[in-house]
Amino acid sequence: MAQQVASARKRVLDATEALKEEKFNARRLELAEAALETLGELGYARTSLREIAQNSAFTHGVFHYYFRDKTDLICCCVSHYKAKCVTRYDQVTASAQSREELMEGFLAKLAETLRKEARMHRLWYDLRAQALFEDAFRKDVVEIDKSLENMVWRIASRYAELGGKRPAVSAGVLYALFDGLFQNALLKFLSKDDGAIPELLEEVRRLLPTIC
Amino acid sequence: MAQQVASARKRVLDATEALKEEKFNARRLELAEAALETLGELGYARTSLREIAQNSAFTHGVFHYYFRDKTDLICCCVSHYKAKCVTRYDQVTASAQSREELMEGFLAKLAETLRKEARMHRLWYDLRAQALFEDAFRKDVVEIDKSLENMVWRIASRYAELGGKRPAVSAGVLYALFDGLFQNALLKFLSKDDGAIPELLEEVRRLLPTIC
DNA sequence: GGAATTTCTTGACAATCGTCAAAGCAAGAC
DNA sequence: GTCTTGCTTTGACGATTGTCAAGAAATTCC
Repeated sequence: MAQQVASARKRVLDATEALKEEKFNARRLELAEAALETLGELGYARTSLREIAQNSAFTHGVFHYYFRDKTDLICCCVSHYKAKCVTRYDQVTASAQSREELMEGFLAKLAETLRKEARMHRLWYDLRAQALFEDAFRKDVVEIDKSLENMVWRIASRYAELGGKRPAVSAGVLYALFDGLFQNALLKFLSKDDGAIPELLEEVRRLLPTIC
Repeated sequence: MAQQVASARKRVLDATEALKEEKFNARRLELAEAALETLGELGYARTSLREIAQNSAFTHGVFHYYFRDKTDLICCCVSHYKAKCVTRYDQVTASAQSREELMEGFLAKLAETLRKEARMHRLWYDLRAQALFEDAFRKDVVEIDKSLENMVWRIASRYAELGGKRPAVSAGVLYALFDGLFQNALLKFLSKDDGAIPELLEEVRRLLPTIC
C-alpha cells in the first residue's frame, strides 16, 4: 500500500519532469528559430548573441539560460533547420504519377526553395564550412548531409522507377552533383543574377533523364 | 633640350615609382602568405588581425600599413591562394600519354592535395561561404570558381581526348560534381576518417570513364 | 495566500576586436 | 654629412564580444 503510493508519486514526478523538459525544449526551439533569422542574415562569423537577441523578442540573457554557450545554440539551430529541410520534396515524390509530373514538381520546388529560402541555404553552407574547423559542429553537419543525400536519392530513385530504370550513379555521387549545382546557383542568385534559377532548372532538366 | 632633360627625369621617376609598387606588392604577398597560415588553421570567423600577426614574423601594425582593412587582406589572400591552386594538375595533363597515365597522375595529385593542403581547402570553402553574405568577396570567389571549373575541364577533356571521346556533360556540371565529392571527402578526412581518400579515389576512378 | 522554484532582466566583467596616430627606425637622395 | 621618405613598431581608443551573477518577475506548488 505504502509502496503503491510511493510509486504513484514517483510516476507523477516523472510525468511533471517530462513535461518540464518538453516545455524547456519547446522554448529552446523558439529561441533557435529566432536565432536562425539573424544567422541567415549575417552569417556565422558576424552574428553575436546580442545581435540575435536584439533582432528577436528576447533578451540576451534568455539565450544563456537555455543554451550552455554559443556553440550549443548554433548546434540547436542547425538541427532544427534540418528537420524542416529534408522533407521538402517528399510530397512531390509521393504524389507524382509520371516522370514528367515528378520532374516538374521537383523543379518547381527547387526554384521555390532557392528563391524563398536563400538565406537559410547560405547559412547551411556557412555552417558546413565551419564544421571543417570546429569539431562541435561536425556530428550534426554530417548527419544533415546524410539526410540531404537520402532526400536527393528518394527523388532520383523514384524518378528512375517511374521510367522502369535505376539510377546510374550512387547516392553519394548524385548528392555531390546536385549540391554542387545548387551551391553554384545560390551564389549566382545572391549576386542578383536573374539567370541563376532558369539555368539551374535547365541543367537539371537535361541531366536527370540521362542519369536516372 | 630642357624638354629632353625633363622627360628623362620623368622616366626615371616612373621607373622608381614602378619599382616601389612592385616591392609594395611583393610585401603584400608575403603578408598574405603569412595570413593564410592562420586563416587555414582557424577559419575566417575566428581569425583576427592580431592573431595573424602573432603567428607570423610581423607586427599587427604592418598589416594595416599594407592593407586598407581586414577585408582587403582577406581578398588578397584569396587571390594569392588561387594562383597557386589552379595550375596544380596542368603538368599531369600535359605529360600524360594515355588515359591510364592521366587517370593515375590525376588521382595521385588529388590524394596528395587533399592530404597535404586540407587546411587551405577548408579555408577556400569557408571563404566561398562568406561570399554568400558579403559582396566584397564575391568577385574574387566567382573568379576562382571559374578557374577551378576550367581546371577540371582541362583534365576531363584531355582524358576524353585520349580515348577519342568528348565529355558527356558540361564544364559546369563536371565541376559541380567534383567539387561536391571533394568537399565531402574533405569533411570526412578532417574527421579522421581514414577511408576518405581511398573512397574518393575509387569513386573518381569509376566515374570518370563513364563521363569522358 | 504564502512559499518555493523556475524563468527572465539587467548590468557588470574581462577579454578581444579593428582601427588609428604618434613616434621610432632604416635607407636612399642630394 | 643632413634630410627626406618610406617602413615599422608600439600603445591607445572606443566598440563589441561571450559569459556570468544578482535580483526581479512570473509561475508552480502546497
